[in-house]
Amino acid sequence: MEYNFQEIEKKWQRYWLENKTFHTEIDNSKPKFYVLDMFPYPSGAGLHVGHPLGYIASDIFSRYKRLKGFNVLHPMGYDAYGLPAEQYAIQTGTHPAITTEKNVARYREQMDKIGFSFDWDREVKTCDPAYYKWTQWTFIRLYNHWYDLQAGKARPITSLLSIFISSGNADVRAAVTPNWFHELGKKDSAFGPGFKGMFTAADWNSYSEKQQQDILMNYRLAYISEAMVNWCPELGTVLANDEVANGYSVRGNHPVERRMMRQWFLRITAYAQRLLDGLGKIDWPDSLREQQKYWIGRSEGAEILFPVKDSELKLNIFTTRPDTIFGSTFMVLSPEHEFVEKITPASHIEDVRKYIKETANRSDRERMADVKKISGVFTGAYCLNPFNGKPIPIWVADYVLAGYGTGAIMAVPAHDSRDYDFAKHFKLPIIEVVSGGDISESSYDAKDGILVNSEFIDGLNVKDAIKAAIKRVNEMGIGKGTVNFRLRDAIFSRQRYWGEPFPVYFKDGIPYVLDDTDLPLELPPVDAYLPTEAGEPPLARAKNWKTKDGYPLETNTMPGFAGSSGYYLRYMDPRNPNEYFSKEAVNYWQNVDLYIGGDEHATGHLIYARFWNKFLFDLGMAVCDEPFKKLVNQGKIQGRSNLVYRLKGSNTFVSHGLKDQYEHSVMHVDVSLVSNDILDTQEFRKWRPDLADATFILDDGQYFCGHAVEKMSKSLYNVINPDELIEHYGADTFRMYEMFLGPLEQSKPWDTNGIEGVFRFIRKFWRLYHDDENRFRLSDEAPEAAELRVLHRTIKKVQEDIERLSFNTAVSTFMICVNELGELKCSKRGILENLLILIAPYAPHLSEELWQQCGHNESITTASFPVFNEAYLVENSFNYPVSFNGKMRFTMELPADMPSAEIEKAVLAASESAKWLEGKTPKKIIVVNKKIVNVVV
RNA sequence: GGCCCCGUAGUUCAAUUGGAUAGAAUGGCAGAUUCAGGUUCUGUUGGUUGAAGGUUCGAGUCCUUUCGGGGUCACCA
Repeated sequence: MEYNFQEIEKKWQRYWLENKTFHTEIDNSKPKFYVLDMFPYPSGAGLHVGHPLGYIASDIFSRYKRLKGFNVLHPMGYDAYGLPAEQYAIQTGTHPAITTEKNVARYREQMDKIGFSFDWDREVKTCDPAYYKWTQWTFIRLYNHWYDLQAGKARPITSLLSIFISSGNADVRAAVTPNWFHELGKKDSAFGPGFKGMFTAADWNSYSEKQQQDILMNYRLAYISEAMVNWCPELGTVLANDEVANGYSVRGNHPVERRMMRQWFLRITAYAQRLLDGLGKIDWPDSLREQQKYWIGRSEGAEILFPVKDSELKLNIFTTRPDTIFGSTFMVLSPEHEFVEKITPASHIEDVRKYIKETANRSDRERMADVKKISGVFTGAYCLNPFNGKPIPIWVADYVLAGYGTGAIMAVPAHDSRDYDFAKHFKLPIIEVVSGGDISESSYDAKDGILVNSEFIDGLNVKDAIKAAIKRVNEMGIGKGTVNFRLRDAIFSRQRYWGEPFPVYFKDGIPYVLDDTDLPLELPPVDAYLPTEAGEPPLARAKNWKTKDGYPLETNTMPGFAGSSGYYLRYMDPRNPNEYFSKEAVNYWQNVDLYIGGDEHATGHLIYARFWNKFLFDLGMAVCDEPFKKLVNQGKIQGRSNLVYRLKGSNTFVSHGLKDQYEHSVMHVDVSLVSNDILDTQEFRKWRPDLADATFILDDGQYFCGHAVEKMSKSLYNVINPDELIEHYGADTFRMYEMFLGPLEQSKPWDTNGIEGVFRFIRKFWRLYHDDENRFRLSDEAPEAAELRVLHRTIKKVQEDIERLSFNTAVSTFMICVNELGELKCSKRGILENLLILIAPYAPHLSEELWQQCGHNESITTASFPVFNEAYLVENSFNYPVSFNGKMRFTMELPADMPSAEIEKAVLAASESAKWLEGKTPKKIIVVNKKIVNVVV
C-alpha cells in the first residue's frame, strides 16, 4: 500500500472524533498542563497559512505533554463579536449571528483538516448567552467593587458604604477618578463651588440618593463618566486607546476624533502598579513586557506648588526632575487647564483665547502630523519659584497634555529637549543646572552629572539631588513626591449592536445593575443595525428594551475585549450553568502554562485579561495572580509575491534578469501561476482578458519572475490557502512544513517550494516501515548499538527542542535521523516504534496509522514518550582533535575517561607531535575533556 | 528621533552556549530509472559567518566601531 495520506488522515480524524480521544476531565492522579491558543475572530475569509502556525505549535506541545504523562487542557473557541459581521449586517440586513455561525463552521472545518487535538467539548463562543452571562456577571461585580489602596485589592462597595456612613471619606484611600469633585461640583450646585471631594459622615447621611450614587460612581471599578473619548464617526462608536493608532481606528483605518461623551469605563488604573509588578513574575517575551511596561508608563517624580504672582492661586505641576527646578525659566499650562482663564490678565486674554480656539480645532491627527511645529502663547502672568521667589512667566502650549500629570509643567529648557525647542523658538532664557552637556548645542536630558546654579542642591549628583529636592518640598509643605501612570481607564462602552448588552438599567437617570438572577440579559432583535434617528445606539431600536418594572435598559454594548478577558477561566468548566467556573476546576487547572498568540494584543487583550484576572483573584475566584505563566508570540507569516515587468506602454513582459535593459513597470502576478519563480506564460495569458495577447521576452527560454516579501493579502495575489496544500500534500506534511519554516517567534515569508522537501521526507519515513513492495515489515531482532545511538540522540535532541519550543530544529533532527536509519537499513521494531512516538506530535495521522500497523490496538496518544538513556551515547573512546597554536594538526583516539594529565602525556608522546613541536617545550597545554586538545608552543 | 531584535551556502534554518575542517533541508549541476515530463534513487557543487578592530591557547558565539534589515513607541514632563 502506497502512503495514502488522504485516506489515512480522514480515518484518524474520524477516529479521534468518535472516540473523544482528546476529551479532558479533571484527573488528580496526573499533573495538569494548560496549553492555550488565542482564540480567533472567525472572519469570512477563512484561515490562511499564517493562522495555523501558532495552533500547530501548541498542538505539538500538547500532544508531547500528553505523551509525557500530563493531563493536558487544550481548548479552542471563538472571539465571536466583531465589526466585520456587523458591518455586513448593516449592508445586507443579515443578522451577525448568522454570519458568525457560518464563519465558525468554516473555521472548524479547516481546523479539523489539520488534525488538531482540541477538546471540542469545551468550545466557547463569546456571543453565546450561556457564555456572556458570565461576562455580564463579572461586570456587575466590577460595578459593585471599589479599589482599596491601603489593602491593595478590590473590596465590595458595601464596605465603602459603611465607612462613609460611619466616618465619611477622610480616611479612605481609594482609586478614584482624578478631580472627580470638579465635575460633581459643576453638575450639582448643592455640593458648592468649594467642594473638594471631602465629606463627613454627617454630610454623607444628608445627601440624597442621587448625590450618594453620584459620589459612589467615582469609586466603582466599572463606572460611568463624562470624558474625552475617541469617537469614530465612520464606525459610529467610541474606541479604547489601544484600538486607535495615529488618530485612526485600528480596525478599518477610519479617522478618530476627540469628543466629550458619557461612557462606561473600567478602572484599570487602580491595578496599574500590580500590572507592572506582575510583569517581573511571568515568562513572556521581552518586547511584549516592554510594550506593557511602556503602556502602563510609571514615572516617579514630584508635584510642586508654584504660587501665582499677585494671586491666591497655587499652580500644581508634575515633574520627574525636581532637581532641575532652578533651571525652570518658564511654566507651561495645557490649553484645557482650569487656571488659564483665571490667571490671564485682560491685556493678554484675547491672544490666549485665540490660541486656545486654534488648538481646539486642531485634531489629534493634525497635531501628530506636525509634532515639530512649535506653538504657544504667553499669558502675561507669572508664578514664583517656591524656593527663592523668582518670578517665572506662564505660557500656554499644546505640547503639554491635559490628561497627564497635572496638565501643567515647569519647563527646564536646558535639560528637556521639548522645552529646549520651545525656548529657542520663543527666545526664552536657558539656564544650565546639570553639568555634562553643551546647552548651546542642545538640551542635556541625561540623568547623569553634577548640579550647578542650584542653591541648596549644588554639587550633588542628579540622583541625590532629586531625593534632596523632594525632601525639601515635603518639609516646606509645597508639594510631595508622587507617582504617575500613563495608563488610562479603559473605555468600556460601544454604540454598536453586536456585543454583550450591559446588565444595567436607569432609574431617575441613575444607573443600577440587574440581579444575577436576571442574567443573561440577551441581545434583543432589532429592525436595523444602525443608530436611531436621534443618534442613539442600535439597541434603542429594540422593542420593550426595559426591565420587568419598566425601567429603560442601557443601550450601549460592551467592547470586543470584554468577552476575551476571562475566557481561559471559563474553559476550565465551560458547561457549568451555576458558576463562572467551579472551585474544583480552578484549583486543579490554576492558570495557563503556555499561551501562544500574536503580539498585536500587547496593549489590548493581554493587559485587559491580566486586569480581569487580578480582579477575580481579589474576589477569591482566580487562584493565580497572573493568568498566563508563559507566553510566546508566533511570528507572522508574510506573503511571498511574484512580480512581472511590463514594458512601458505595451503588453510585452520581460524576464527578471533582463528587465533593466528596458523601461518597465512592475506588476504583481498571482503566485498560483508561478512555480519556482518561473511563470507559466500560457496560464498567465488566461489570467485576465487584457493579458490574452501578452508577449514575453524570455531569458534562457523561460520567464523568470521577481519576488518580494510583503503582507499576505488578496490584493497582492500572494495568499496561500491551507486547504489546497493539505489536499496536495496532507496535513502531516503541512504541519511539519509550517514548523520547518523557521523559529516560531520569527516572522518569515511563506515559500511553497520548500514543502516538497518535507513531503519527500514523510514518504521516506513511511518507507522505513515498508519494503520495496510497500508491504509493512518490522523485524523483532534486537537493535544494534549504532541504531540505538541514532535513536537516543534523536530522543534527546527532539525533547530538548520541544521543551524550548524550537520546533523547526526538531523537524530537521527527524530528517537526519531518518537518513541515518535509512543508511543503516534499520527496520527493527525496538527502534522504529519509539521513533513513531517521537514524531507523533508532529505527524499525528501518519504515526497513528503506522502504530496500528505495528499491531497496537490503542491510539498512539496513549503511549509514553521514550526515555532518553545516556548509556547508548557513551563511547568508550574519543577521537581528540589535537591543535598546535590553535591549528588542528592531527586527531588521536583516546579513552573517553582518560584524565587530562594523562591526555597531555599521551599527546606529547605521539609521534606526530614532534613534527609540530620542533624541539621546543610547550608553553601550555589546554585539554577540554571529550572536546579538544590545544598545545601552545 | 528613542528603545529592542536580527545579519551564517542562491534560499530557509542549525552549530551542544567559547572548542575539530561551520552542518541540514531546499535549490543548482551530473548520472540512473522513464518513449518523454513528473516521481524515485545515486553522486556532486555551494560559505572571507555583513565589514573592521579587540579579548582569548581557541571567536559564528564575548567586547568596541561601522554598515544593512526588521519590530516597537513617538510631545507622557
